[in-house]
Amino acid sequence: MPASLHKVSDSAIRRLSIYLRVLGGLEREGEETVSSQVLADRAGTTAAQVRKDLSLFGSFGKRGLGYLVTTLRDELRGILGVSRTWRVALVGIGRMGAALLEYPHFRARGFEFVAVYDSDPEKVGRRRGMLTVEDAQVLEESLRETGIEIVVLTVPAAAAQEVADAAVRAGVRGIMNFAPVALKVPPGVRVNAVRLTVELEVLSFSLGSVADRD
Amino acid sequence: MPASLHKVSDSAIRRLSIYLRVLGGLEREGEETVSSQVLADRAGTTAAQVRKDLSLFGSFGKRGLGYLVTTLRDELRGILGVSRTWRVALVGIGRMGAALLEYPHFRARGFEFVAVYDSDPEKVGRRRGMLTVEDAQVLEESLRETGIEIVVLTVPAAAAQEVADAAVRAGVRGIMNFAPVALKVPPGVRVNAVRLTVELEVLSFSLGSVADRD
DNA sequence: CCTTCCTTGTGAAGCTTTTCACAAGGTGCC
DNA sequence: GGCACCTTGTGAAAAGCTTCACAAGGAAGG
Repeated sequence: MPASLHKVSDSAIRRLSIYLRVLGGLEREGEETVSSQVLADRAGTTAAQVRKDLSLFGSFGKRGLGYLVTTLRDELRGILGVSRTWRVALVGIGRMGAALLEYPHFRARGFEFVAVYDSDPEKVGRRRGMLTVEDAQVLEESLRETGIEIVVLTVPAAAAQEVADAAVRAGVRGIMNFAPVALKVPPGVRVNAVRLTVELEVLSFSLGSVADRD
Repeated sequence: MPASLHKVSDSAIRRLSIYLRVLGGLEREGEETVSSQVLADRAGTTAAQVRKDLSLFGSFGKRGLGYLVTTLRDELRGILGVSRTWRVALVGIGRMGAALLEYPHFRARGFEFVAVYDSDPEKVGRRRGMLTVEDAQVLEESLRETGIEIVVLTVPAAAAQEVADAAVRAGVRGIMNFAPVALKVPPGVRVNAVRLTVELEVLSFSLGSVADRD
């Protein structure tokens, strides 16, 4: 029962992405097959969970043997939509933006920054790696022209909604938001928030309560 | 039924952290009270969810009126364990590490970097803001001496487990891990992984499947 | 070819989280 | 002081996710 219209949970997709990373490592190590158990260990989950996740999209394994590393990797890339290269824009080139721009794992996994915007006149026009920082004023038009579909937002909280609105008007359908605000976007646009402070506060809570899991 | 031994879900804690952020904004705006509905709108969830989350820890609201912004904020800080300041160490001062070191929201919310480590001789000894980069070789001893409990890991994947082991030996109980590997730690130590590539791949998947939620 | 062993795929059960709906409790105005 | 209105706190229902357990399929070796 390969599914594509079943609603697949977010957490399942997150795990698929992790499996993909693990498979890359296994391939580099020269492994040809892998069992759900080994995959689970490396991904930090359980064998049953791995099998269930994969079964949402098809039957990729061989009973008695496991999964073919390379084949499964290709399948997962197809499922996640990363067989292709995604052209991505960065908005807001502060320290965090600069770090993301150079983050090697993005490009290695098929996400390539092809435009950078900022509203600071000091920064506009400067080169950043291969790119020249463009004025945020032209963001909407420029995004529309280039047909960029994914935007990474590293602007101050106060500017985030405004930028998101412009991006959406320009046809962007996916936003990775680092600003600490909940963005409002129309249906059909997906926002993924990265909340660094939240992550630390979760740690703080866990350390506070005595009982804890690993 | 104020709970403290009930197991509270991770997602509930994440939301509490978001409520805390929203309450900060409301306070700055001069609001004295807030209803679960307004809190929910700003946090990106539902009123019922807000009330349920808060009820896990007590009854903080006034019927007919809502919640007192400042009071609730203080309560949440207590629950999350951020009334105090946490002393945090950063390991691995590449671009991402440098960005986090300067990230203003950490300090504003009670997380203060008090030590930086790297294994690159080029970097050891250099000043970074108020701190001097120490050699990763002395990490274990140094962490033990300073009694640091939280570590942010921005080292290459290959080094992450080793560093985590040393940190755990030194008494660290919370790790925020940016390296793309699943860390193995003993019970009692909590790891929170930030998987930036996963977040982008979730976007990629959502954009690939035609159907999508908000 | 047959036997043994291994691992997948998957219904069903179990558990967790979210949503619903409403009684109960306060507020503020008249 | 009383009344109309508003919002919380919370059992119960619903939805969603994970774990279990095992039949079925295939590999490997004799």
